[in-house]
Amino acid sequence: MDRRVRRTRKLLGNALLELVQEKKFEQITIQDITDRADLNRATFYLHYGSKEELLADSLESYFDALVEQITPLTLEKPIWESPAAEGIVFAHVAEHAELYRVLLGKNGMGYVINRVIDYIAEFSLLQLKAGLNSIEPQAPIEIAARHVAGSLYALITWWLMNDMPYTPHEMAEMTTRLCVNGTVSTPAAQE
Amino acid sequence: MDRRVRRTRKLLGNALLELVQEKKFEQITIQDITDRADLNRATFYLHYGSKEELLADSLESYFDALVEQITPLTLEKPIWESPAAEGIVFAHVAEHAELYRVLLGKNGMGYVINRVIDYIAEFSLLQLKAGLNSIEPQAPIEIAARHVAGSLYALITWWLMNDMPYTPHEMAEMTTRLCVNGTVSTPAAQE
Amino acid sequence: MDRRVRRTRKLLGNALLELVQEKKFEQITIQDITDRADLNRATFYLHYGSKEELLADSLESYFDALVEQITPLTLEKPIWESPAAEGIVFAHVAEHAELYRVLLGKNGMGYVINRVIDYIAEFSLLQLKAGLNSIEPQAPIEIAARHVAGSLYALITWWLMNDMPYTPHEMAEMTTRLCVNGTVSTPAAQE
Amino acid sequence: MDRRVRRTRKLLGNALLELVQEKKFEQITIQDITDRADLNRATFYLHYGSKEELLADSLESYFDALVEQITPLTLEKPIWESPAAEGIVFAHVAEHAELYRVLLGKNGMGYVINRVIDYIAEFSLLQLKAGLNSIEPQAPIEIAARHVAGSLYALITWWLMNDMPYTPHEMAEMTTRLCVNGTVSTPAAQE
DNA sequence: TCCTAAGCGAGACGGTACGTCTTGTCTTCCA
DNA sequence: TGGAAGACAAGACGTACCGTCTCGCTTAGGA
Repeated sequence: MDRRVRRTRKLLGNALLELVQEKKFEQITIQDITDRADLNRATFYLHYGSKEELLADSLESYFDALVEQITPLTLEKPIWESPAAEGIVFAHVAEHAELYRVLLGKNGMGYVINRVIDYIAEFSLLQLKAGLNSIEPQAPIEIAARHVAGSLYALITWWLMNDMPYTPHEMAEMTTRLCVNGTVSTPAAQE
Repeated sequence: MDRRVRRTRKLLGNALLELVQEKKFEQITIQDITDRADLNRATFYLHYGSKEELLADSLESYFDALVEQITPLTLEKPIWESPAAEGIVFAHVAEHAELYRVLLGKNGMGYVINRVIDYIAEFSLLQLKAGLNSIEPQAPIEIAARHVAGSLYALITWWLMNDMPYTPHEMAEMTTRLCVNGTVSTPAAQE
Repeated sequence: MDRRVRRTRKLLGNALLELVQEKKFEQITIQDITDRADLNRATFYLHYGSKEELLADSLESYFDALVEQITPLTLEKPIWESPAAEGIVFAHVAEHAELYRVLLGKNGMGYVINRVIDYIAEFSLLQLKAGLNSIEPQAPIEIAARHVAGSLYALITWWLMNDMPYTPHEMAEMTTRLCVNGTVSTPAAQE
Repeated sequence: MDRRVRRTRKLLGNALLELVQEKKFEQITIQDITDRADLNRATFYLHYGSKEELLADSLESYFDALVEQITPLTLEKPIWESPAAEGIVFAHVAEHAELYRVLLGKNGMGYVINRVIDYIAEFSLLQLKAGLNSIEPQAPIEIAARHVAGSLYALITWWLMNDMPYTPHEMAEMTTRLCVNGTVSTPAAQE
C-alpha cells in the first residue's frame, strides 16, 4: 500500500538523518539505518539502491521547502536593495543546524557541498540577470554568480562552525554588503 | 632501510594519486593501491593506517610547493594592487588540473574542500590584516577573509569544471575585481 | 469453492512434476511452482506447507494406480511361477520414465528411494509368506523380502538410466530369475 | 601453509560429518559448519564451493579405507566360496553406523545412495567376471552385478535401521546365500 | 436475486542464508 | 630487517527465498 510505503521511506530517511549526525556518512551501514528505523535490512533494498540515494531523497524535502519560500522574493527587487532572500537562507540553515554542520562542515560530503554551491549560483544568476539591465558587472555574470555562491557557502559554513555568533539577519546583511560592495570600500570608492 | 622505505611510500602515493583520477576515492581499495604500486597488500599497513592517511601524506607536497611560492608575495602589497598571488594559485591548479578536478569537483572530497577553503581564508586574513591599517572593511575581517576564500574556491572549481576557458591571469584579475569592488559597480560607485 | 480448490491443487501438482524434470528438486522454489501454475505465490501456502508436502500429495496418485493394478496378482500364485507383478511394475515405470528418472536416479531423492524400497519389500513379504508354506528360505523372510526389494530397485534404476534396453517383460523375467535362482546356476544346481 | 590448510579442511569435514547426524543435510548452513569448526564463514569458501563438495571430499576417506581393505580379497576366489569381502563391508558399516544411518537411511541422500550402489555394482562386476569362466549366469552380468548391489544395499540399510540384530559375519553369509542361491531353494532345485 | 463468505492476486515486510568483497592481523619464508 | 605470500577473522554487502500479513477484487452458493 502506498501509505505503508511512504511510512517506511520516511522512517528510513529520518533514521539516516539522525545517524548522519552521529558518525561519518561512509561508515553508516545499511544495517545501522534499518536498525534505527526498526525495519529489516532487506526492506531497505525494496526502496533504495544505496544510502546515497536515500540521502538525496531525504534532502529533497529540505531544499524544496527552502526554495518555495525564496522563489517569490528572488526576482522582486535587485539583491543590493534587500538581503531578504539571504536572510531566509540563513534562518533555514539555523533551523537545521546540526544537519548542515555534518553535511557541509569539516568532513562534509563533497557531493552535497558542490550541489549546494551550484544551487545558489543558479539563483544568483537569475537575480543578476534580472537586476543588471543597465549596470555593468565586474565579470561575466556566470562568474559573478559563482562568486556570490562561493561567498555565501563559505559564510554559511563559517557561521555554523563558529556557533552562529550573529543573527541570520546580520549575516545576510554582511553577505550582501560583501558581495555588492566588495571586501573593502576601495580607496578609489573612498574618495 | 630508509631508502627502500621512502621508495615504497612514494610508490604507494603515486599509485593513489593515479587511481584517484580513475575512480571515486571511497571505492579505491588497499588492494588496488598495492597492485598499482606492485607491492604486497600487507606492506601498505607497514606504512599507513588508512588510505586517507596516505592521501594526506601525498597531498602535502603539492600544497607545500604552492605555499612556498606564494608566501613572499602575500604580504608585500595589498591585494587590490596586484593579483599576483591569485595568479600563482590558478596556475598551480591548472598544472594539476586532473587531480584537483577529482578532489574538489562534483563528488569531490568534503575534507579536502574545506581544508582548501580554510587554507585560503587564513592567507586572506593575513593579507587583509596587512592592508587594512586605515581602511574600513565591510565586515569583520575574519568574515571578509572567509568571503574571499569562498569566492576563490568557487571560481577555481567553476574554472576547472568548465575546461578552463580563461587564462590563469584573467581568472586572477576577475577574482580580485569581484572581491575588491563587489559584484557590480555599485550605484554608489557609479556616480 | 471445492472445484476451484481442486483445480488449484492440480495446477500446483502438475507444475511441480513438470519442474522436477527440469531442475533438481531442492532448487525449485515456491515461486517457480506458482509461476508455472499461473498462481500467486501466497496461494501456494493456502494449500500446502512445503513443496515436499505437495510432492507427496502429487505422487500418491501414481503409486495408488500401481498398487491397485498389482494387488490382485500378488497373492494369487508364488512369484517363482509368474513374474506378472514385476512386469506391471516395469511397465508402470516405463510409462512415467522421465519422472522416475528424476526421483530415483543419480541425485534422486533419498526419501523417495527408500520409500519405494520399503514399499516393494512389504509386497515381497506378503508374496513370500503366501508362497513359502513348505519351502525353506535362505534367510529370515524379512531379509529375503528386503533382498528382493533391493534387487528390484537396483534393476529398475539400471534399466531407466540405460535407456530401457529391454522390454518390461524381459526385465521382469530376469529379475524373477535372479531373485529365485540366484545370480548363477549354483554349482549345486548345476549337477 | 599446507599444514594449516589441511588442518582447516579436516576441521570442516569433521564438523559436517557431526552435523549430518544432527539435522537434515539440506538444512545445515555453512554458518553451522564453520561455527562447529570454530572457523569464520568466509574461510569455508576459501576451500570449498559448497557443502556438497565438502561432503564428497570428506567421504572419500571412508570409502578409500574400505576399498583398500577389500581389493586384495576381491579377485582371490569366487564370491560363492567365501563371503569375506561382504563381511568387511558390514563391519565397516557397523563401525560408522551413525553416519551411514543418516546418509543411506530414511531421508538419506539420493546422491550418496546411488553412488554406493554403483560402487558395489562395479565390484560385483569384477567378481563375476573373474568367477564366471565356465558357469552360465542367469542374466547379463551387468544386470547380475546390479542385482547383487541392490541386494547388498537393501540389506545394509535394513540391518542399520533395525539396530543390527545380526553380526556382520551372519549378514555377509545371508547376503551371499541369497545372491548365490536365490531367495529360496527353488522347487526345481529341491528335487 | 442479492450478498456474503471464500478463493485468489498483489505486494510489503521480517527473517535467514547466501556467496562475495574488503579490511586488518598474523605467520612463515626469502633476500 | 623489509617485503612477499597467503591464511584467517570479522563483518558489510546486495540478492534470493521463505512464510506471513493485509488489502482488494471476483465469483459462486445459500438466503
